[in-house]
Amino acid sequence: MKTIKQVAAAAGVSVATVSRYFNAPGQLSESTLQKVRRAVEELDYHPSALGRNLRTNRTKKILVVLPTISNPFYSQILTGMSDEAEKNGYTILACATGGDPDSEKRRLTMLYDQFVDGAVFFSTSLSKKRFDALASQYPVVQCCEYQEGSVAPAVSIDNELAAYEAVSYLLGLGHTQVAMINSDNQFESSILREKGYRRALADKGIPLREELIRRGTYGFRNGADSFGFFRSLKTPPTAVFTVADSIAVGVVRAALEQGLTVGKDLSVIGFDDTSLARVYTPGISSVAQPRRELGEETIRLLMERLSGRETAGKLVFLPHHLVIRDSTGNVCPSTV
Amino acid sequence: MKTIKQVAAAAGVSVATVSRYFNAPGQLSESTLQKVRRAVEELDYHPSALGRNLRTNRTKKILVVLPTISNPFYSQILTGMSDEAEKNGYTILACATGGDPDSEKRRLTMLYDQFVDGAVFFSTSLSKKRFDALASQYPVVQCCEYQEGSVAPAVSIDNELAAYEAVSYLLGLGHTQVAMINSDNQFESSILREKGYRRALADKGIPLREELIRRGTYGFRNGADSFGFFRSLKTPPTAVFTVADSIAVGVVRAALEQGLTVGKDLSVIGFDDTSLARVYTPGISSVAQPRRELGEETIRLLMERLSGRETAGKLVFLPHHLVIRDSTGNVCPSTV
DNA sequence: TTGTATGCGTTATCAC
DNA sequence: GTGATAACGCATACAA
Repeated sequence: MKTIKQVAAAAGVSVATVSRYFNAPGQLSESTLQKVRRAVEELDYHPSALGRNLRTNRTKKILVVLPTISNPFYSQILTGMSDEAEKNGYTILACATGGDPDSEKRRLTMLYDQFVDGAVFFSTSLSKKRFDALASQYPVVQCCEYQEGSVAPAVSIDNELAAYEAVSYLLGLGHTQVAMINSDNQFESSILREKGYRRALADKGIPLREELIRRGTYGFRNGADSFGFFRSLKTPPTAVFTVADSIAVGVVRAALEQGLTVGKDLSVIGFDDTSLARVYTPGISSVAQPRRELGEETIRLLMERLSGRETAGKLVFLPHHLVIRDSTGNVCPSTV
Repeated sequence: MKTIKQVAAAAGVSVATVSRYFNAPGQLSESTLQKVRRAVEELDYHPSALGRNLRTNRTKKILVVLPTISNPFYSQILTGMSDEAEKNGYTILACATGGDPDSEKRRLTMLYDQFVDGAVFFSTSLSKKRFDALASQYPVVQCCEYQEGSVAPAVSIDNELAAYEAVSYLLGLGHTQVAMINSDNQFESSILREKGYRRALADKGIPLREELIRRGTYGFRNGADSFGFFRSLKTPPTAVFTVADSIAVGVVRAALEQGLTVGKDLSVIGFDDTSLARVYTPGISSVAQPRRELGEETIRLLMERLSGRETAGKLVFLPHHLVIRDSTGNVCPSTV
């Protein structure tokens, strides 16, 4: 590896001048500029991040901690984050935890030991208290999830309203028996979406049936199993709202296997509007989040925080919308 | 931020001793250990990666450059990589390029400036020559793809054989008109898979129809469009082999929309055995790659290289297998 | 416009 | 078993 010293020697200038060549070229004379340029190219010199980071006390890197990389939902969010970060000279580094709390904790050391300047979290396995402590010491922003009353700033959609609108849409189609398949975690989004579901029913004066609320993983298995349970009821639901497209696919697939026509015998709405919902047959209606913007806004918030401005507890809500496809339709007379 | 100096002062020892507390605790006496432990905890001290990395000239981080994060195919590979890396004290950092060559080049600076100790590439937009130059200077390994005759070591399945087997399977079902939808990139995998397709036909003495080979993106759109084209032929294919599940889904969806029964009127085999192929209705047959093992083996190779052993040009092939689901069946009499 | 000199936080070498 | 100190590569304050 070449060092700044070798370049300086080769160019016949001081190390300070070589440093300026990279950090303040405007200060150098044209002739010096050329001398250094030649030496840099000849030696194929690249300033070491190790020395620079120590000296400047920053790395210009941002860590993004995700539960899993496999959800296509995250892809565009990361693109938005990456674009916004690059505008500010930062680079995004992604780490998947696989939902494992230990793995998440190990990733945190990158924040502790200053290997990165800040971090973005989606869901976290950290307790509210611990996450709060983290956020009060390190530049941390949350995306798509947030802890009520936390000092950590966050960017999200209005999950309660989104669920309310999705369920209301189903009710508007004439459905009276609308089920919900939620996640069994304690994420704020899960809680809020269930709240929205309950409020939608209440607003239409439809009695809540607790057995129509199922909780499980984000896997499509959960959808299939829940559907099986629903069919075992004396009055099965004619519509299902799920908190993830993958769950919705499970429901749809199970329904198709039972010979039902989805969009007629059964209506289904998923969440996140992933490619899965778009390409499935039938196409699955879903609640779309502004992914790219969520990512961009999250990084903007982090940049604010990094530049010293006060962002404690700041919450940014972005608009969602319902995408209607083939999996939703008027309540079918035969099932009423 | 606390420094080692502050901890040393608080504990009443030298900085060297504090350093030993973290790096060689065995050398310290029990009483010193306790003193330092107390100080570390009291100050909530975390050794700075900035200082350590400069001093040791390594970061114990590995960069993984992926085209996109949205393909669930990568998820398990990354898990395998992460597990194997952690065994060796390394951390995996993922960066998506979105297939953008400029983005990929910007990521390379992390390698050049030693922000990471090594890197893993999947496909790359770098020319063979440039990638070779990179690999000869930096610890780089390729996963799932490789450049014929490159110094960069690589881990992959035998793509030619995998395609050969998939197509042979279709031929074995009685199909004689078997199409292939390939990617339009110049990746080795695309070339090899097409080779396997051609060899399978040749082995069965079936004449090759060039119009049955389509090339496009990995998107499901490509599948749908290609299917449309196939239907416009005087003798459309009765089976299609695609180099990605997403493409296969496009084919299946378009076929369903035309009223065809997939698995009967049309057989389809995808590639990568992603969750998409598993959850689609009908389930889509696919060529499965040993994802976790691909990831693990890739990191093993990189570790070898990092520990100074010679790995130039080393190629590791892992076994694949064909997963049969509902999208493949005997050739349908009505379509012969 | 350019050079000299210092220090960032750590590890490692060499004493003791 | 422990301490003093040099060195890692760079950016920057200060001098010239």
